Amino acid sequence: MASEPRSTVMPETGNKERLRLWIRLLRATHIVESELRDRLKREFDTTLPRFDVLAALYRERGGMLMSDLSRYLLVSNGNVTGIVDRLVSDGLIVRARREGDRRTSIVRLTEAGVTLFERMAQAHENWIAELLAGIGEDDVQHLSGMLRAFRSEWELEH
Amino acid sequence: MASEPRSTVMPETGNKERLRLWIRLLRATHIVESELRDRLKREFDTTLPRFDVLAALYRERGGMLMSDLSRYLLVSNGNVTGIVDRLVSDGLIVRARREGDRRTSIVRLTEAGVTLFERMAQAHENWIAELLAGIGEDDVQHLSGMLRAFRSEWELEH
DNA sequence: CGCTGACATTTTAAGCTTGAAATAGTTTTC
DNA sequence: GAAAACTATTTCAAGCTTAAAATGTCAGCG
Repeated sequence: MASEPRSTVMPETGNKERLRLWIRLLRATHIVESELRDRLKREFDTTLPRFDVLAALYRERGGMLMSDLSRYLLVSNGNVTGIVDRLVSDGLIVRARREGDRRTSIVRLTEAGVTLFERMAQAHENWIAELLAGIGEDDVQHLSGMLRAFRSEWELEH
Repeated sequence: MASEPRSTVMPETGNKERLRLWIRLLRATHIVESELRDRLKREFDTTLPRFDVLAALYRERGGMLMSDLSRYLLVSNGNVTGIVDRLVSDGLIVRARREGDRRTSIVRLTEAGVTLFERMAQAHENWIAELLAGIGEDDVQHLSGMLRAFRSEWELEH
């Protein structure tokens, strides 16, 4: 490991290193993501955004508001509308009107949705295990902890 | 740090941990990416894909083929066409016909493109430094090395 | 020369994504 | 209880993204 000399008067230490880290992080996730996209398409004829919505609804079996969904998935409101529309017309989820507040509608998996998602989730977990197999057990723990910290820090500030 | 008992007969060790790591990785990059998107929009009225294309062309000042560009950026061929079209009509890059092979065209930054990109790159570097400030110097090195390894492994296999 | 196959790029159709505007319903305030 | 403010969702326009088909070009071979 080559290491650069550490000047005690260097301002903005590690800017370049953080930039490089970011670029590598982006590339790695991009690689894995597009492999997942491929496999979801080939094996289940579906897409990553659809999978993400189903996964969120599987976690919250009682259903979610559209706004919960978009907040949880970190995507815009309008985005979710389209994906949900398509999943509804495929019979995987339903929109239920809600008593008391007619603005909101609760979105929930159907039986078919649950069944299909369970198959996909199992495959997905195996794919991830395979694709991330190169990362050692210790690194997995270390990294995972780091990223959890990163996220909670972010959420504190925002 | 709670650690789970390590059975010597447990198959597929760490599947769930790797899945969790993947989800956290995705969330972290998503958070940073959308912050970058926002700032690029606000400060430079541009988008991340445009920035990525400019960055690639800045690295390869002599210009790149469309296919080089899409391979380097890990996106489809047709995708690059659209982004390049728009950058050309904004005067930031040019398509130069090439002697000897009329199939290919070399894409290169214009003066205006270089100037603008240098401003954006400086801001971008600072944003990254700020957004990743929570990651300690040692972790940056460690992670960066891991990701480099991940990528070269991937490229060996593909 | 004229075919064939490979290559570089663009086009197309469908879906994803965003931010902003529009719609509709609810709550607050006076 | 009407007006104003707020909330949840959809619609819209523009751009991004992909995979697959179409176009145009080159290189080799008989």
